[in-house]
Amino acid sequence: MAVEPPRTSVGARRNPDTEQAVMDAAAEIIAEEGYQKLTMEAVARRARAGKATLYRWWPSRGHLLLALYSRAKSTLGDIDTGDLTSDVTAFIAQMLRQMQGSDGQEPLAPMLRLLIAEAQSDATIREALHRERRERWLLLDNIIRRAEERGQLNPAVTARRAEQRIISMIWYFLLNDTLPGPEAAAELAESIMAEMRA
Amino acid sequence: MAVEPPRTSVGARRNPDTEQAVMDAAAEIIAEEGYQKLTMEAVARRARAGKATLYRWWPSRGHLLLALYSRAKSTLGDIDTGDLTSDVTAFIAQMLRQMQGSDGQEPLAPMLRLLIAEAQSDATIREALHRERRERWLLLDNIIRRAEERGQLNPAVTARRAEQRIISMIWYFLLNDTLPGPEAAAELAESIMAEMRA
DNA sequence: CCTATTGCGATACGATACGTTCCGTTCTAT
DNA sequence: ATAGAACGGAACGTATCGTATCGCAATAGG
Repeated sequence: MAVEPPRTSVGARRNPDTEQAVMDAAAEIIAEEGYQKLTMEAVARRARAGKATLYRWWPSRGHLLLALYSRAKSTLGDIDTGDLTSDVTAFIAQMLRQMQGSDGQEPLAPMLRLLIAEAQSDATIREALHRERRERWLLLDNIIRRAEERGQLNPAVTARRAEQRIISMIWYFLLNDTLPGPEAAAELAESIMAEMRA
Repeated sequence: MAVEPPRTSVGARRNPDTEQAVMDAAAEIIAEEGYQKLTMEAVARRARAGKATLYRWWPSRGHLLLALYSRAKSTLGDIDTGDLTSDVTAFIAQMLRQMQGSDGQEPLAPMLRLLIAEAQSDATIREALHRERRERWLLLDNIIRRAEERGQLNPAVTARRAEQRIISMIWYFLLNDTLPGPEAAAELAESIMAEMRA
């Protein structure tokens, strides 16, 4: 096996090849050896990156995880069936599929679990994760906003609280390792909607 | 400060003094230096315990945390006002007080947050924490069971799901560092009860 | 009363990861 | 042409991990 020449600097700016190599190395370590083995040392070795470079762009293991999570964006489009409960059912089903990888992508559940864990002892990660989540929930925001406009939402329930209800339920399943399959989405949506309907 | 003589064995059985010293040391480290500094090394040093002894009884940092959490049992009694919403309000308020230490005890929130985090990469902790929680929620079980007997609970809502709804909401606040004060309990209970009432 | 067994504090150990620092090189920006 | 940033690579000191070993103390079982 030929020894490949190391990447070198591309000058006074970030080398995109290095970034790619680090992300790939991290993903491979997770896939092949599990999350426990995802250390800065191991990633640097596998990516043939200097540790200084690694620390410059990803200050901690948590930031690496976050970057990986960030990379796995949903490619799915909007949900708009015209009915609140149907929309929420579709949203929950999609989220459950993403978590468990039954959408053909890498399962997000283990990654998100570790990320939530990491956030408990690192405020930086907590805030970054918070921003990341808001972005991912635009879909849900839109669903709720449209239901509000149609008058399908109980005025006593704020959009913020409705969102919280849905997400907290999924987090609870996630953190207790009891995520149901996507076929449970309708039942879950129905039971949550009881309090939200106009 | 006098140099105390080291504890020695009390024979072929566990030394309760050592157990106490370890628990105290762990609690002190957390209080004085934060959770980051809670390492097996540091606890052994501070408790003047051999590391072998430490590892024999608490195989990991997670088990230490769990033992600490276990030690902080609620001393509060039963809740039974005769009304489901009132009971749930009281339960939530009590839980929020425990979490934030406004009951005069050590705040449980930081400990539980780290414990949940630890459980995400250690199945042993996850199961032990699960048992521990079931014990703590007997209060809530009783509240819901009595409401069922009085016919105050929507028959379409299982007791299990009702419990989940309440706990998942609190966990969500806990993990996002947005725990409300106990005065918010009534509003939270009211909004959750909407779907549970008969 | 004797002995095997167990718990204990203490210490040393190798392994691993952390985070920093330095080097020589490459290329950009001015 | 020069200053400066990014790069791979290596070395460094520090810290923690988890295990092993020692000698002592005290119980449990015969």
